[in-house]
Amino acid sequence: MGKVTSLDVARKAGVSQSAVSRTFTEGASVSVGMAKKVRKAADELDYRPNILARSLITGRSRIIALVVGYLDNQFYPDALEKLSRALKEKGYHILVFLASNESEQEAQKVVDELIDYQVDGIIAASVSLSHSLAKRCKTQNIPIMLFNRRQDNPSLSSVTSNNFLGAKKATEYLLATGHRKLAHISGWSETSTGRERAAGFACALEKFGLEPYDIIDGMYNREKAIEATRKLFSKKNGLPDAIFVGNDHMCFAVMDSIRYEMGLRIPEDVSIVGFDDVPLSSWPAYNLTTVRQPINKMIQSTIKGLMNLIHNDLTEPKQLQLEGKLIVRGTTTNRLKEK
Amino acid sequence: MGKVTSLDVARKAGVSQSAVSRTFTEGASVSVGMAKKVRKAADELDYRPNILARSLITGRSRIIALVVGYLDNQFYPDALEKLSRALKEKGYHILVFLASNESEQEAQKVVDELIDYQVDGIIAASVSLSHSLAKRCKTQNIPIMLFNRRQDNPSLSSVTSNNFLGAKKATEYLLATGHRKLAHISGWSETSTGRERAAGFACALEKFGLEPYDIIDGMYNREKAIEATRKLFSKKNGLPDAIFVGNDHMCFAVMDSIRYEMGLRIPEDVSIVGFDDVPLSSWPAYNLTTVRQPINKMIQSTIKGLMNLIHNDLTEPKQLQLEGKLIVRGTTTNRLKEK
DNA sequence: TTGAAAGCGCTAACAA
DNA sequence: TTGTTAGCGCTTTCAA
Repeated sequence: MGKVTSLDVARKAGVSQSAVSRTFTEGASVSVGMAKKVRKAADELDYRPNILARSLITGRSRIIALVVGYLDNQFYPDALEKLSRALKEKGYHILVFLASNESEQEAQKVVDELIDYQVDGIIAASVSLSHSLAKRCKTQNIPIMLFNRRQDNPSLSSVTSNNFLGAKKATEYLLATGHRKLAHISGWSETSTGRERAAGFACALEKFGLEPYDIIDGMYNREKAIEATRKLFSKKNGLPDAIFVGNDHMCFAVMDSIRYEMGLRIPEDVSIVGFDDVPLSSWPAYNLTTVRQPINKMIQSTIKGLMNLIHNDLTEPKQLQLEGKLIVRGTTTNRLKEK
Repeated sequence: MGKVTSLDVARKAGVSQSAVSRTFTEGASVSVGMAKKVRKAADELDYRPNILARSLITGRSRIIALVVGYLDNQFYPDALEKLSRALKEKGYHILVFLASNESEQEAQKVVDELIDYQVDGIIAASVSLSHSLAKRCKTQNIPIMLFNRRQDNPSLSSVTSNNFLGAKKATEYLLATGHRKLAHISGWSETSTGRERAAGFACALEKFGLEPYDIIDGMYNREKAIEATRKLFSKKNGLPDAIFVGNDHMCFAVMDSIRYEMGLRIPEDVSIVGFDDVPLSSWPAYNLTTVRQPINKMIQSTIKGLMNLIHNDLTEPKQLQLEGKLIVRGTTTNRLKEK
């Protein structure tokens, strides 16, 4: 059978091809009778307008590129699902671009592909965009929203939570509950989130007049986080009484290592605080105290921002930072009460 | 600046527009000199061929639709990531369609959208396709591969693991290690996987001459699985000594409930076996004995099958079933040795 | 409100 | 090998 075109419908309905087009075009002028006739014929042929052909004229593909580094951290599939639902409401769909590889050359290829597909916009989650890449997208007139990452480039819009403040809050909580030997297994130092959370940790400690017990880069990676934990606990001069970890995904690894390799108890021997509050964090097996990223608001703002960029290019870039909230669960304890 | 077209490049290079087209078309005949000239001009303008315009002629969009119900079960983001990488190799990208809603009407809408985007093929993961929907896709000439689901419809190709055999193996293992009161929290009975795994469980038990302790539908849902667990352990006449659970995702819920609500130990009080072997299952916190789905082979076969369907429509449908393997970890024990 | 006609950016005959 | 030309299926002027 193959494709049914508007011309087929037109012939069947005995009207012009443009009449068919109009009935399927939002806000075009067609009489009720015409619309009825056309829709009837269209239904009988199971006709649907070809978005690709439409895109050629309108210049809009109704495709949004989601560039994402990895999906093993539950935060991202969760975001993907929510973004997809929200975009669907607006008549857009997500084309997935995996960009785990960190070489500039690989990144260039991803941008090539983005341009090829004539995407209407880009949501870059958990990936850094070099200046040159950002400029290419600008030249091609493809708006970009950074999701859960910020960039020095002031022309890039982004939505994040306030990572500095969130980390500071978490650290202050640990201090207020009597922890004094605080270690930080940080997010990847090449990312804004990694750096900002580390800075928040350092700031809280400094204000308190305390030195960090240790800071190790866990690179947002499970294996690296386990290595970091081992390193932390191999020190001879006592153990940390609390670890602030750069995200929940690493936290699970750290907790597994502490419990099943070190044989220590959480929070009795060491308290743990994470960042993100992914669904898994609330499961009893981990029951993690963590800084909740306001993911729904982040999604909402990302989409609102992107739609603005798509529909009126005049919008000036904004770096939105939403407030996160500390969710206290079972991996922390009040050491002041202990004795 | 906006879009750069092949005509712009042609003018800049002082050649015809078709010459530009040819240099960017696989297997077209262009001289080395021409190609060089064109590429130079193209690079200077940062030109990329418009896939959408190309699609209009070739009839191929290089877009594959992934229809997926949910992403909270780690099996699916994992599959999505792997599918995306494998398809990228072949020059395809994944457009995401979320189809959690189970009403026929919603499903029709999803198919509408699929057709709109002129996708070259569909991978339906974790979703059922009614006959009428499958027929619509057939009419539109869009090939479908079912991933991790089978359907009665013999015209639909699918790739699954052998769920019946996998479940049977798991159950036989429990029997061989001295368990006698076996319960099953099953996958959703409206799905092929749910039914086949339940059948494998029942078959092994019957061959052994044993009645199931209980069978409850957990619907592949965390909350439902927890409810099922509560129900199971509220019975007055003793407790099960083993539970075979329809997938790992539910397993985590069941284990959480057993440990933190019932206060029982795994495997000392009750053994647990899951299905899938998602990454999380090997983490020490769960360390789950489970039937591993050969996901890499499943991905490979799915893509191979889909490419076949796309490139030669003559391919007859195949229901591929790959062998799964029981991975014994820490949630099972040998009760024969216990005393 | 409707139809005729032009053209979106590209590929693929067809000639040269 | 190259250029010319005719569409792919649609939207959007422009007249009627």
